[in-house]
Amino acid sequence: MNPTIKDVAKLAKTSKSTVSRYLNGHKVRRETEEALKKVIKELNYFPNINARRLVMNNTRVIGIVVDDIANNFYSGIFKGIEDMFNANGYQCVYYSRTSHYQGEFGFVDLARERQVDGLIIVSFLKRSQKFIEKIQKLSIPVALIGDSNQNEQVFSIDVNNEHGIREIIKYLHRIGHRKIAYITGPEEFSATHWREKGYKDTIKELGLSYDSSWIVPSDWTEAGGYSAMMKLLEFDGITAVIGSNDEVAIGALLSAREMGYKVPMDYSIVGFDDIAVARWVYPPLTSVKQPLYEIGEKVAEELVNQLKHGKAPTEKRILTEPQLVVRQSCINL
Amino acid sequence: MNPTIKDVAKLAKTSKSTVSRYLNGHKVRRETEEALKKVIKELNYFPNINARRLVMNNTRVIGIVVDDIANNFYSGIFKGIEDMFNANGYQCVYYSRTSHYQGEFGFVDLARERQVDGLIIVSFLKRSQKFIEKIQKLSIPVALIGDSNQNEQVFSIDVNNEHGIREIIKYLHRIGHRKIAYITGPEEFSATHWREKGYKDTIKELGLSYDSSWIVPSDWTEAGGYSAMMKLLEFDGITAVIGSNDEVAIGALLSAREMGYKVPMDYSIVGFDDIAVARWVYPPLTSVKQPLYEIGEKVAEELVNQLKHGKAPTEKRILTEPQLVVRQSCINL
DNA sequence: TTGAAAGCGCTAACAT
DNA sequence: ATGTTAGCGCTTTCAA
Repeated sequence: MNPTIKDVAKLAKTSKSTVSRYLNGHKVRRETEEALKKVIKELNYFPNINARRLVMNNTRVIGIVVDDIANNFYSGIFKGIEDMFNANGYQCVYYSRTSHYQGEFGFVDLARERQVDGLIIVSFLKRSQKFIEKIQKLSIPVALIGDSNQNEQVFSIDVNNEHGIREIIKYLHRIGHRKIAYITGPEEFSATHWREKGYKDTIKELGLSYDSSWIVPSDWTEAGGYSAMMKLLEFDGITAVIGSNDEVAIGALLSAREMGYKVPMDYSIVGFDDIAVARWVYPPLTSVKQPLYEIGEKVAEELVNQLKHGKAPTEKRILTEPQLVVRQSCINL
Repeated sequence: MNPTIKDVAKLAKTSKSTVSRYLNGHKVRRETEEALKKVIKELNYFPNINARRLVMNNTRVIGIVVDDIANNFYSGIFKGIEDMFNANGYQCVYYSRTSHYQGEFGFVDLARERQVDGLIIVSFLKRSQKFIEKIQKLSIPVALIGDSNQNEQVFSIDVNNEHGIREIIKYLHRIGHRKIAYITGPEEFSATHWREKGYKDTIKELGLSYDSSWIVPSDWTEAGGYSAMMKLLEFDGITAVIGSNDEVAIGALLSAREMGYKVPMDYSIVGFDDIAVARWVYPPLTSVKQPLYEIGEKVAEELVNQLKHGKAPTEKRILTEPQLVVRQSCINL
């Protein structure tokens, strides 16, 4: 059996309370402090965190629930979150939703079982009304990264997808493109909707036009981009293609090349997200970068405010601005 | 305040013990069961997991400590781990070592504070003797993925890096290559040592030779591969280059192309790890695939055996066999 | 099958 | 500054 606070007290000839106070940084007499230090070392004592959590009724843990724990894309977000929470005395632990135990609404258990003091749920999937309702019923602070189901009751943050596409189109327009096709993504991702909206709206705003057959679906994989581009290759006059994510744009790049076209001479191609690979393909892909660190930081700051100061969020929905990264996959017409 | 087991007992006109038993799947009288069910629903009762953990002196949680939570490479490993643990009633939580709180030896706290029942520590860095000693002192089962510091006291699993490179060289040799250069990796990764050993040994075994200037260092980034290849381009006669990881091989690809060489016509290039991008570059990169799911599954199985049956591991060090994936980046001479 | 009671290891109010 | 005491919410003997 592990040594307890009682053992420490006895050996140091003092009481449990004093030990507890010492452990929590309160002042104790010089001599007791030294005795305590010695005994703790000897015994190799460590506080039982479960007992502490029971009494304190909190955990100092923030749960971060992710669709797939190893989705590289989240990396920057996590960094922002951790920096902020660690600076405020919280530990971050990650839960993967791919996990059987967690299930779709596993976060409910995490909250109700008091495994965590706060929750960040990150997903790029569309969220259902039922999901939002479950969130609202929880008694701990929760923040969403991604879709909010247009709901202003729950705190959420996302990148301004519409704006990202707008920047791309304005850029393409500026360098002379007039016939711009679009490879869209899967229905189940909320970004698909907003990015496509950005495409349609901006095309209109600039007085350009598109044929509905120029919007080709894809599954956001490289293979999907490949076959989408195959379809676009059949149409006349298109000079630029926007992939609604980088993988799809890379797939488009690959199929254009395979069919004997040159990028960017025959087709200008742009991606979205600016994943690392965007720089490695040939030609290096122009894309749009999300402020990931900032997203993580903001979401964490918000939660810290709620946790520490009971402060309600000033805004319920935050959209961050992505940034165009110009490389060599587009040509000046 | 949240409802407790006592509240449930009172409302259901029974005792705490009975509620507890019911909650843990024991038999109770038909009528009490129904009353309990009803009250629990009404009260929206949920057990306090911290109280339970205090009493039971366990958590049913496995901690997975990762250098960087968002390193895409781990993905397959995690899947294997989670499948196995969930099937055995354990929850997996992930801790990122990038985190300030965790620090280099943060896992020690996780174990001693009883935050977890078992620990999997995954890292591709070389591990120090001190690290291994700390592990051995822990009172919970621990498994390592990656380096074991040649230690047979702690359970560990890794890919057979030496064998992976051997497969590559045998393949290159088979298709006619005789002068094979090697871009090595950073000192701090244990795989660097084994992969380089695989290179040197196999070259010798096949009766080939290499000039020591054909082993060029890199930092395992695409940029590092780029400049390493620049150096190799200066030597005569080299027909094939092995990158000790895929990023470096891709960088080599890029600089060869930029300098006007054709891959694979002028240079055959091979990578290691078979990351997703390997398929996307041009030409698609021949590489070596690690059995990630299998690694995760094995490590989890091992821990489950220890946790549930107190069974000690039969082997202390397991090496899994990677597999050559031939694409189009090498030419038959 | 059930209930009473003890106890897990800790914190905190209170009195000293 | 320190010790006494009473819980936190649960599980688990033990006796009925």
